[in-house]
Amino acid sequence: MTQVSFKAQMLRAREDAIVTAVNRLLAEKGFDAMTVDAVAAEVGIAKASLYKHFSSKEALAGAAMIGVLDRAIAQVETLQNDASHATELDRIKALTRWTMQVQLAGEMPSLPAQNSALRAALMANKTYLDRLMELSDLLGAWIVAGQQSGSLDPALPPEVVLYTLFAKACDPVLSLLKAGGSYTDDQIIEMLIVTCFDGLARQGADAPARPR
Amino acid sequence: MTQVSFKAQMLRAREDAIVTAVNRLLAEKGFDAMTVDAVAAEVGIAKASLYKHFSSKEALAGAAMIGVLDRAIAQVETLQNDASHATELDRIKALTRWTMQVQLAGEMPSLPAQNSALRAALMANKTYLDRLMELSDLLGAWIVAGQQSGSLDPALPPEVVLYTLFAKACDPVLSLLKAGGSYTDDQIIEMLIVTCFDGLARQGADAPARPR
DNA sequence: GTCTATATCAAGATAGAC
DNA sequence: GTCTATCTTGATATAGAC
Repeated sequence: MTQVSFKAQMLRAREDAIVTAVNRLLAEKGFDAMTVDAVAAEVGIAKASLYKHFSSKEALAGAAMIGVLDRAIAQVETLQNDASHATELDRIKALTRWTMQVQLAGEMPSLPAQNSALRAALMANKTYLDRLMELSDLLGAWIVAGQQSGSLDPALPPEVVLYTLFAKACDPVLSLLKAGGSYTDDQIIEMLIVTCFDGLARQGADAPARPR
Repeated sequence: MTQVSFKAQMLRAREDAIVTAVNRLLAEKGFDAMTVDAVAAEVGIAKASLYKHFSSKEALAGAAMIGVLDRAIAQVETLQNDASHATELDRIKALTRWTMQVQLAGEMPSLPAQNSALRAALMANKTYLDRLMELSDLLGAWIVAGQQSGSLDPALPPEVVLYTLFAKACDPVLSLLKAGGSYTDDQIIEMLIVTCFDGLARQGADAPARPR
């Protein structure tokens, strides 16, 4: 019994190591530029061994995406129980900060929006879809509550807010500013929080008739 | 003389046809998924003939990018002379709308942020860099003026505003909403204008101490 | 389940005739 | 400058021994 459990633990540890390597390489190079050879090299095993664990390159990417979705869901649940965030807007901002921190840490896998083989594989991955739905539901509830309590713009369809938040996870502005080197990570994050939630216009400069 | 001029015109027309095909394929599939074979097929010539006009796949992408930058610069100049836009914010919004219309029309080439071979080729392309700089300067002047006249948030570094506007040209939220099918193109554009310039938060919901 | 070695193939680029 | 045919390479995936 312990023997079986030990072997299962080893298997799990190995697959975790693979997913971690995939995650890092996806963040650094993106899906297309990531090669299975590089994954194998980083894990320190032969490429053929990789294919005993995951059936394709797309499956590797799917496992990495599930991992980051799990982390995000855990973060949502942590923030849910954190009394220091008074409004839904505070919680959503905190989650967005976390997302950008992950990105700056080089741990946010980036997938091309247009690769159809990858897209097809993800849409066939039940676990991935399940996690994506779970996170969307959690966030959707925050968004609706925030709109009702008046901290989020109620004129926007929740869908639009949700997509905008997801898009922040791969915002190219972040890496551009990081590459520029003029600002610290925290400064970059706070500026992008402002542009995301308050916009580029000066508050009050437009929509002057809007009720307060 | 006329014979030479005629041949030059033919050459120009052919290269325009190539760039148009490249632009469309880059918008539809992205750089990595676009094959040189597909470009040749769409233009209706042999692949080897393509290489008589452009030395590499990266050069093709560079030509397409120059084309879209030229269109953007022309649009800026049109808006510059348009009296119906009172403030810089109005002009910047109009340009952003135009950018999103190009995207929805399937004419915005999309390049991966992380392909290093492509990036190296673009950074070595003098014409591309020249146009990019020209557009950045034009927009930068609008941004600074907008901040001084109070229509744009003066607390943001102009660089951050500029990058944010460039990023709108490949905003994945646009294609997500388009794919959803629930909104017209105009509705999508107007919602994204709101999120970009006014943010997701309800106006006045945060930064309560901000002077008006 | 891990390895070495290899099959297979897609795609960028070129040779050489016209 | 256009074509057909071919070269070359890099990368996914697999065969088969241990």
